[in-house]
Amino acid sequence: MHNDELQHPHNHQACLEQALHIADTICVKKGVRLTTIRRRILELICSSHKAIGAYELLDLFRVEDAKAKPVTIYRALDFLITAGLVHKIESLNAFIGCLQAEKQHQSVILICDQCKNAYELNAAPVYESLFTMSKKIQFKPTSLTIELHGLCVACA
Amino acid sequence: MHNDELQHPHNHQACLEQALHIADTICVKKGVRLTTIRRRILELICSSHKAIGAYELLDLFRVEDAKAKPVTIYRALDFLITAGLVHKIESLNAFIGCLQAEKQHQSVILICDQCKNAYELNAAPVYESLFTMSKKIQFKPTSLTIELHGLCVACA
DNA sequence: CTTAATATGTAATATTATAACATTTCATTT
DNA sequence: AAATGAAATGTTATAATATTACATATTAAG
Repeated sequence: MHNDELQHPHNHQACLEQALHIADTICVKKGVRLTTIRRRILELICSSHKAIGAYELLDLFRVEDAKAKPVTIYRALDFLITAGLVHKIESLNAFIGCLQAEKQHQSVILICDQCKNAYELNAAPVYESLFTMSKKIQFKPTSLTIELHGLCVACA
Repeated sequence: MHNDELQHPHNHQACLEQALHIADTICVKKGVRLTTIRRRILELICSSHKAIGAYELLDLFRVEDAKAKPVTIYRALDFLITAGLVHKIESLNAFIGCLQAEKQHQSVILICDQCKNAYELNAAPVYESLFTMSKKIQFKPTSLTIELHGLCVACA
């Protein structure tokens, strides 16, 4: 699936399964443990392409584990983000699943402010350009956040 | 002053005064009121180039108004951001003064994770590129956040 | 099967931000 | 100058987001 198809109807079940499968593979390769909790939280995040907040996630998770606490979610998010399986959207304090975790990627996140769907678009040239600019002034870049808000084609 | 001089020593008093002067001008032009509180909070923000949090700001403001409340700060920040005089750094939940509020600008914010100094660099071509990309997939962009973390020349 | 590291449980609390409503200040019209 | 309406501020409370600290449990490796 190409990323720019996400805003259109697609077989989401397949999409979700693929994300989980890739996650399994990545965690094996990295030698880290995608435990039941972590995998389930990833599944909840990837159950749609909408950015989801930690406490929304907690509410969902509590359906199956009524006494779950915020820290359960945040710990799982920490793990998933570190593993590159989830991204935080800073401008929303919310999270999305990464659909291209298997390959290194430099992306912009497009966020529809209407439907909250968010997806990544490759922006390697933009990264390149910004890194070059910053090096010119001797700024040593480590991480880059690019978030574009607007309206997706379905909501415009 | 050019923006890329900010990471170097400069006459900060002049820098601060200029920011306040520009703020006065802009608010007159826009027909909005830069009240005592708002101007003072802008002054506190611009007193350095370090990103500052709302509650840090509150602590500073309380030196002169012991019973100030969070909402005082957030209301002022709201006003200042709307007027284009202050930017929020989403990845830090912190704020910086804008030094080019008088002209329309499309910038990336460079954030030194060591000293917390943050400043804007023109990134119009990057905006252009991202807008073009997004239009290709019929995404209607409204606002763009670009934040580059790293180490400034002084801290590297 | 022990042990050491990793993960999870549990409670408390820190940090960031907003809502709701009362009062005051300010600019404008009279 | 007084009346008025809009904008700003005061005040209280609370919502939303995130982390710390320490106890217990699980797991992989020797």
